[in-house]
Amino acid sequence: MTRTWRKDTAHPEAPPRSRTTIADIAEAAGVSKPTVSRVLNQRGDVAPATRRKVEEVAAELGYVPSPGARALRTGRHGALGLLLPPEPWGGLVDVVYGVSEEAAARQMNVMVFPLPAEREAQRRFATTTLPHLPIDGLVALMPDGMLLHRGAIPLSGARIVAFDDRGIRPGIPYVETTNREGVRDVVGHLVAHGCRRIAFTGGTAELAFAQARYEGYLDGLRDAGLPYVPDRVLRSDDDVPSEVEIRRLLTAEEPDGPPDAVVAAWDEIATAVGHVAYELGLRPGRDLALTGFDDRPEVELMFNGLTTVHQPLREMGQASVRLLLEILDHGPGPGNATVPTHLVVRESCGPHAADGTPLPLKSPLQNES
Amino acid sequence: MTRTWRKDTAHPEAPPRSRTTIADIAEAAGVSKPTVSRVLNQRGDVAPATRRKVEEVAAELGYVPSPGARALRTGRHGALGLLLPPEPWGGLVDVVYGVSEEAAARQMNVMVFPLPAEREAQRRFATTTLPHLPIDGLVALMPDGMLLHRGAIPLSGARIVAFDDRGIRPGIPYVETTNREGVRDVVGHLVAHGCRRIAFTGGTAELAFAQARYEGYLDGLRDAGLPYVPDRVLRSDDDVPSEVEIRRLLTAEEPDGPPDAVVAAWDEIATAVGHVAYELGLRPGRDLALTGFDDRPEVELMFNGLTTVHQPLREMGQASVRLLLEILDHGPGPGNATVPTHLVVRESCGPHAADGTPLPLKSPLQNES
DNA sequence: TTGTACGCGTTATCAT
DNA sequence: ATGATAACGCGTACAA
Repeated sequence: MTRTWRKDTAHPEAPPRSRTTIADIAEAAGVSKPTVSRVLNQRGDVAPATRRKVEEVAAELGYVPSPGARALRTGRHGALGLLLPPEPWGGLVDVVYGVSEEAAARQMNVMVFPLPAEREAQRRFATTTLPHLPIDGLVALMPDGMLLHRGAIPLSGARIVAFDDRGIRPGIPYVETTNREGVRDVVGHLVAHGCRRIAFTGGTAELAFAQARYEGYLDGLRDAGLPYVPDRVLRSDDDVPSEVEIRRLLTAEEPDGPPDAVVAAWDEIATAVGHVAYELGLRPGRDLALTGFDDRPEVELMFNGLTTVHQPLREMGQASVRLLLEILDHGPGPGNATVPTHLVVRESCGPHAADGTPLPLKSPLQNES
Repeated sequence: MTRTWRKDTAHPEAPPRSRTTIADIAEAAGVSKPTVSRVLNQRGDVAPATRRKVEEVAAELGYVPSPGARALRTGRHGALGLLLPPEPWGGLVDVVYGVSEEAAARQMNVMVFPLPAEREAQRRFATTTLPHLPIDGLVALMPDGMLLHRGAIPLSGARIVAFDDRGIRPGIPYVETTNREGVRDVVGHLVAHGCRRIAFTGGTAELAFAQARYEGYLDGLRDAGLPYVPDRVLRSDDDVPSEVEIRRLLTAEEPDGPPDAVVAAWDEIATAVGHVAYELGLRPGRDLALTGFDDRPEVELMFNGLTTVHQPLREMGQASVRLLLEILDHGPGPGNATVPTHLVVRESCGPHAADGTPLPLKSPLQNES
């Protein structure tokens, strides 16, 4: 009877129940604290009978371990951080779910941190807040402009993995996807549909992923031996090009007629293009092939389905956690992980035969040359 | 020199840097540990000179507090949990950001937990996982079917706030929005546009929020003295009604012609309706008024802008945190919070005069009776 | 296989 | 205003 009666620190009206500790279990089971600890941590060197007895008593007393005490003792918090970009975006949910699920499967919790929008606040977060966080590692979705090196988390010992980064930040392991190859594939599919005047729109070289997708477009043209036509490329600083710009792209006659296909760098842009196409009397999938990138569920409803490239955000989230834990457990290695995109063929790229073979579109505006 | 040299528990190649503690600071500053603690915790009863000295030394030594030790001692983790529904949904990002921001402003961290899809796993989560979590409270977005009472988190002492719940779970404080009033308002706006044959679609009575929106539709009809016409209501079990169902709704002639407006219970449904409308040659905002609910940014691009009801998910997230902390600090009160929706007028409900006055649509299919 | 003894870093209590 | 001391709950040497 070494334990004194502790008063409840919660609100007065709450019953004065004090926490069950391993000491309580030890006393009730007639063993010592370390033995209880060994049982609870699934360690082998315990007699089966003792084990059963302890587990029984623990369940009976409703024992709940104290995360704080464990963290203090072990130095690990059993938690990961997830750094989110300042601007919310629907796809982030998938990242959050992927990271959380993989973490949960490995008995880890996930803390989320939306980054402030202002640069100074970002710096403060990285230098002041980050090191104090009760996390063992960090999965970071950073704006391309933000630099963060390992040393930025000096004393917490936290390790870091960058999400969707292509080696922009030297020394930081990252998880990426096949932005470039994904667009290359989609161009190939359009070519199989008989498209020859394939346009591209979206993003600028500032955005690393947009640049990669643009290069995939160039790859695709090259694969098919198609010429590069500047008027068929619309790259804009805005998230989504203006209606006027899109209209100009869709009606650019040089050199051999208007585009018979438009590859958008992400689904929202494809949505906008589809809208303008409707205005022009062009129905995506019938008169014009149209593709997106990301495979956002929100746009699935349009055009009887938008053909797009699935970006595996959820799987990338999972991969980030695996990579991070690998680093935490075995130290930093050559690291990095690539999760492949895949083509999702729906209706907006044109008709298909019963066996899935792409068929040509029947564009009323098409000038066969 | 009471401190012994502690070896680094990290990887061998890491430099053997040991953590700076308040004991180190105390020694270097020539004061005692409690004094350092007082300074670091901004408590008043410290001499200015001492304070400056301690702060100086702490900065110099790069002191970082140990969250585990603090949690052990205080019994508070400085973290909140955010329970997410099994199915990801774009709007959840706003909730996550709202909760995180408000929490960060109050020096709290946020842990996210997507709920498993299977009922048994949900039960296990509530009974087994939840009590062990290093959190002080929980904001819960639960499927309507899931029950969770205060006692479900017995030993962690965590308190709980339900998100977007309308008192379904007795005893649990909640944050809600004005689903019903929001739709009532939008119907009123359509009436101002001259619409008289207003249809409604989306959801069933199973979904509490969908039911509330349906009732708002009925309120709106009643306000305007318009009759309830069963053929103008399409409520479906699916997330989004089928194209066939929507087509039937849009072409229902009884008793006085097809609908001149469609109120969708959420934006995705409005998107689908808009798509079918286009197929029928009806352009939203010109030939047919169309409204949504939620104000998802993804659909903003369509129809030159979808008139909709903004659901303040971010603000609701913030309110949840405020309510939860209120409960943590001062005990449970009469609680609950309501964050109002507001109407977002764009183009899909019809034209407006320069001063914003709603103008009537010119529907070619309209039979004035 | 099990028990003894101690320390992790912090804050609360009390005394000065 | 400050210091000595103890305690939070757990894990881990080391001894038995």
